[in-house]
Amino acid sequence: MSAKREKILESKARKSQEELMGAVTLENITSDPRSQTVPTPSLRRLPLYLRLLRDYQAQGRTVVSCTQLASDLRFDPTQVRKDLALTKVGGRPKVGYPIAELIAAIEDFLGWRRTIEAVLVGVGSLGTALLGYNFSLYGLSIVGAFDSAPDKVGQVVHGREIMPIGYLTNFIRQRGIPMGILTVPASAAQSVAEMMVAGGVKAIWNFTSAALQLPDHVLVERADFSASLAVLTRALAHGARSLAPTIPKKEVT
Amino acid sequence: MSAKREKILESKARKSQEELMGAVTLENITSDPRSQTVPTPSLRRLPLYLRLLRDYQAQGRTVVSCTQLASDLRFDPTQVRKDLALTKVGGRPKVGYPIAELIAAIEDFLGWRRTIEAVLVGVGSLGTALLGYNFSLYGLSIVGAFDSAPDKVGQVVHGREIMPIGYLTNFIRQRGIPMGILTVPASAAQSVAEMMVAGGVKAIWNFTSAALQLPDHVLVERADFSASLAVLTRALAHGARSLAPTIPKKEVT
DNA sequence: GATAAATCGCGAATAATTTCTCTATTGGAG
DNA sequence: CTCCAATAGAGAAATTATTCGCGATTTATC
Repeated sequence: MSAKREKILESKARKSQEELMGAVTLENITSDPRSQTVPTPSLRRLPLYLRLLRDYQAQGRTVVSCTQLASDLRFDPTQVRKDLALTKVGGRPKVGYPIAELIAAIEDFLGWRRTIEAVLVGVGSLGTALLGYNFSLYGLSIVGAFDSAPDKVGQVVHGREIMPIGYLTNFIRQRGIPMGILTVPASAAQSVAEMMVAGGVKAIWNFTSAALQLPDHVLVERADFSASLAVLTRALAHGARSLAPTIPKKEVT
Repeated sequence: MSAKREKILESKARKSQEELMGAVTLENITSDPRSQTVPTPSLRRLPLYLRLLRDYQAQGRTVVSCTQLASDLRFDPTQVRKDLALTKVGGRPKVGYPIAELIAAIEDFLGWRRTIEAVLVGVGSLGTALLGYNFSLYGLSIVGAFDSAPDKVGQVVHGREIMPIGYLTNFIRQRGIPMGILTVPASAAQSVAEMMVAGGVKAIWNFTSAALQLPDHVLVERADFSASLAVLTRALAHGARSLAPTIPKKEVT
């Protein structure tokens, strides 16, 4: 009897998290209410295809089969077909997909053909590296760099003068910047993120290990290394033996 | 009639890819033949819990409920429970999980309590940033840095002298280094990766956008930004409107 | 032209992951 | 000491993602 209430309570808790305050991390969410729901795993694979297609194009090829793509990426050909179907570009049997069209369609699909402006906060080693990165192929342009350290402010890093963090919110607001890149120490992440949100960013690319608590309408994408590293170290530490070729699941004795 | 043969052919193609040459990217593979199969998504979430648990511990707390963790991370409480169950650390009803124990168990599970040695190749801006990063909490130690540019060789970056790339394979072999970190330009990625494999690395942490073609026993984990960025830019470019608050998945009537 | 080989595309089946439901503990309040 | 609220845990159900099976289409070859 009281049992029933319990579940309801926990269910409620879940619901309200989701609906009232949950920052949409998309790590978490796999379906989304966008025009057509795009499987997140597919979305994350698209840049791989794009990269490969550019290679093929550089080699002078004009068409490619999904079999070829799959073999180069070690994916299942069907999966490649499904992913590419998202772009609405059709392939021709016995020939494949038109490379130039596919490239354009994927870029379009990902929003990489129009430039999104972003600010970066935290010009440490990683922030510096990102400032040096050319994101133009990814439709991204870092138009402002900020740091809280007085001795960094005023320095020019990769062509951008570092501004004091006090200017951040106004800078974002005045220029309507939709995206913030967080490369500060984890301890500062939450407060800097809040400044970004106060300025009106719609999305935050979070390179810190901190879990941000932000309003629902702000999209947060985690990009810190730990998730990726976890997969590697777990395998090396516990599964090293099974990385050897073709050892069956259970060692039979 | 001939139809039947066709499918068989494509099936065969898939099979042989997988069995004969596929580098295990773990992006791709979701179940794996290790001792117990660990869901990759869970594995990737564990560092998040770990990070949060350390925060709680720093605040002097000794136990935490999965409800609390879930609320901080905007996850489903059940999911947190399932993930934590991987560690075999049990929680007490009405109390929660013992923080110190959980931290130790997760670190153990991820292999972060023993140090894995790695070499890094490509001391550009990203490579430099990684060299400056302290990975000791992640059970990783970068013990050698390499670059092909003669003017970089001999320089000391974050306490490590850059070695010429010609030394790479022997360095790895002599010291039994199990892991290579790839931060070279994409065009050099394949050949450097092959040198790493020749030296005997078991795993490669690939920060380039290149799709590596390596033997089956080498674990390759992609860490380039494009996947993460794709999720963000797609949402900003196409889904901005749906980032508006509180649109429930299904409206209940 | 007819035939064969390669490949796309769709719908179904399978597998993996997440979420839900229910039960059993536990600690605290009356 | 009994009841209540919070929570873990285990199994079922739902959802999501991947893989398979088949028919249709296209190009090249004979």
